[in-house]
Amino acid sequence: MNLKRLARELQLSQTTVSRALNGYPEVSEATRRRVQLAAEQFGYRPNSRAKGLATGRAMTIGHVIPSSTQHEMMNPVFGDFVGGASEAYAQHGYDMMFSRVPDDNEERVYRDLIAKRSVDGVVLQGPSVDDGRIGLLNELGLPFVVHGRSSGVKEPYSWVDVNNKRSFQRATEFLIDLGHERIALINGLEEMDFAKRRRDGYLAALSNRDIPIDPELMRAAEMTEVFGHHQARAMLGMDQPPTAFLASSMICAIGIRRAIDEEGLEMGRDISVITHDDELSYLKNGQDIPIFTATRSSVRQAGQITAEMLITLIESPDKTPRNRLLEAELVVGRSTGPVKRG
Amino acid sequence: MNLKRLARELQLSQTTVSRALNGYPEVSEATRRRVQLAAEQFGYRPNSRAKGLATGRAMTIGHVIPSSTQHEMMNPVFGDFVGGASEAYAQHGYDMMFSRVPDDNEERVYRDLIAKRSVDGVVLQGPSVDDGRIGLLNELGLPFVVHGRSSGVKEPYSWVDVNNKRSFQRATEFLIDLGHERIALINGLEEMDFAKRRRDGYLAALSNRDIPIDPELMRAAEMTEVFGHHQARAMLGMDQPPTAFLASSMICAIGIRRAIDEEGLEMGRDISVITHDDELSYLKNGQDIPIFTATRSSVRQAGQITAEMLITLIESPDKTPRNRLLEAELVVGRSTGPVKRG
DNA sequence: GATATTTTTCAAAGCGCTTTGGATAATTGG
DNA sequence: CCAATTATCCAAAGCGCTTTGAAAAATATC
Repeated sequence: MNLKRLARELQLSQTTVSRALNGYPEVSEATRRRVQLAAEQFGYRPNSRAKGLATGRAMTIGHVIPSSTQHEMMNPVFGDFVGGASEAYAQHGYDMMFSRVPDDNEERVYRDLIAKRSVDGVVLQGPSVDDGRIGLLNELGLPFVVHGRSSGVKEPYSWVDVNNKRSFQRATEFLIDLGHERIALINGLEEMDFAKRRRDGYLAALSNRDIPIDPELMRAAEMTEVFGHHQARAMLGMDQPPTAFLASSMICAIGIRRAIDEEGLEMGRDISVITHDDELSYLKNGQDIPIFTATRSSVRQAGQITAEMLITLIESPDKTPRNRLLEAELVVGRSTGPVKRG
Repeated sequence: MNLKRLARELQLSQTTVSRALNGYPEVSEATRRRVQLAAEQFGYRPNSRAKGLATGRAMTIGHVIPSSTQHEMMNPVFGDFVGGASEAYAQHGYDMMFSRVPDDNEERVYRDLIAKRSVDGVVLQGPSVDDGRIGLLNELGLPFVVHGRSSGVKEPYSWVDVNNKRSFQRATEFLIDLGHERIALINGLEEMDFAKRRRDGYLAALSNRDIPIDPELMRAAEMTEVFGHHQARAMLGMDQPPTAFLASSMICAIGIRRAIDEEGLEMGRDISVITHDDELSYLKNGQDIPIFTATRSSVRQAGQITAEMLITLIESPDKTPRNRLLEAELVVGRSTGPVKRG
């Protein structure tokens, strides 16, 4: 069933039917109702491609997923982020499209996306430090919102981010308050912007409290369980092992915990651990009392906020960049305690 | 830049330019090259909506993500599955679109998807037992492939699935061979088809070996870390606690391990654990020797196979259903050992 | 060299929708 | 009651592409 047939069925012109369905005022309420009823009856839905062609709007938002390296770190949060975003899209009648970008020439993908007019805007995930994509997108004029920020990029752009620096600074200070001085940082890949900011927060706290910085205590890589385990294992074997760990993700923290267990130590008593908790649906941090003391910020909510911001951006006439800084809460669980001198 | 302009620029008709670009034989090699060069130069990409309108093909595949309950269980594997699928799509020039479906009326979403002609086919994820969506999609005539199967559905449909029953039967028998008789099953939601099949495999093994079935040892819910921990904790406190656990996901198994540790027991020595391992990128099961003995099957690969099957289905004239049963390997790690009598 | 055949190109219609610019019918005001 | 408004409705153009059916040019055939 298409417009033409529906119009013929109703003995009306396509114009009128189209207007009736799209809520234009130049059509009487009586006929509008008649049209709506018939549309419902015949199960008529406008062909989205035809509509897009005519209006110039795709009613589709693109998400760009980098391949290889980066997606390894995105995968665990991917589902939740997308879940949050899709909620917002559905509410506003947008579809959601994914493009996988080959690492070799991302630029082409964006240019194609624009030239093919298949999306009205894109969400950029997992920005690195000095991320070149931002400049490119600005230049191309395609509306976009970054989930995260990119240190070093000076031009304005829209973003939604957690205050990574502040939350890791607070977490570190919390550990220092408990007497810890040998604090290890198990971070994500250093080129990732969030990792840089977290390290900055960690370093700021140490400097503020005049605690010497030991590069040996800072490790960074893809945040897998195995990585967390491996690094913790190695550090716990040091001459002067850390008394506390700061982890960039729950997954890592789980690995760290495993290492602690294997050493016959007890988390929270012998060794303290704080992790960042993205509030992933399948990785709830305990039920009543959290297992891990954590800097907490819902990635699902971030997805929703990001999507909403992008829609606003697309639909607003002035495309001035917006941004939103989310504060992570520091929730105290059972994985932290005063330093054990021994 | 669009076709018309490009044609004018080349002093050719739109027809010729279109044909040259789409590889039709009725155009001389000389002009074809000329056209291709110009297209490259002007950065011309055909408008995908216009192309879709004209051809009737969307070059887009839909993935349908159920909201609320089910996605909780899908989230952890979502990223990897999508990553695998997107690889195949990219190779064949397809885009990937997500629709979130409200639980209340999924039917409408599918009807819309078809009526709006926005996708050429869909992937169905997380099928339940007796999943009504399969009948609906068959009826609607939209090509689709199910990731998983649906017990109870008699009509033919295309699917890609892991041999869940067999792999859990083998895992159970493996434990029995080690002398275990009190084997607990920590399963996913019972309405999920994969959970049913895994239970069937578990039960089959027990029956084959004449081991009594204790309903108390079978628990099912969303597969979170907390659930695994909670159930293991409870069971280890039983009069006759299980000596082995069979878990439906690594996430659960991690929770089980935590419970075992908390009881002061050692996994692999005091209590055995086997888990299903989806080979998620961020949850590698150890580096050299796996931590967990596991039934292993890559969900990323499943995504790729599913996508490829759907594309074949869409492009083939006869739409007869295809299917593919993947066997999971049983890899032995450090989490299993002979039963400890005592 | 004229006709038949093949190769190369093109004009125009059509995909299903929106939207502009008018036309027609109903309503109002004097 | 007629002109001026206003409320309804419509025909047709256009979005950017593919594709049909035909024409023009080049080549082959006798």
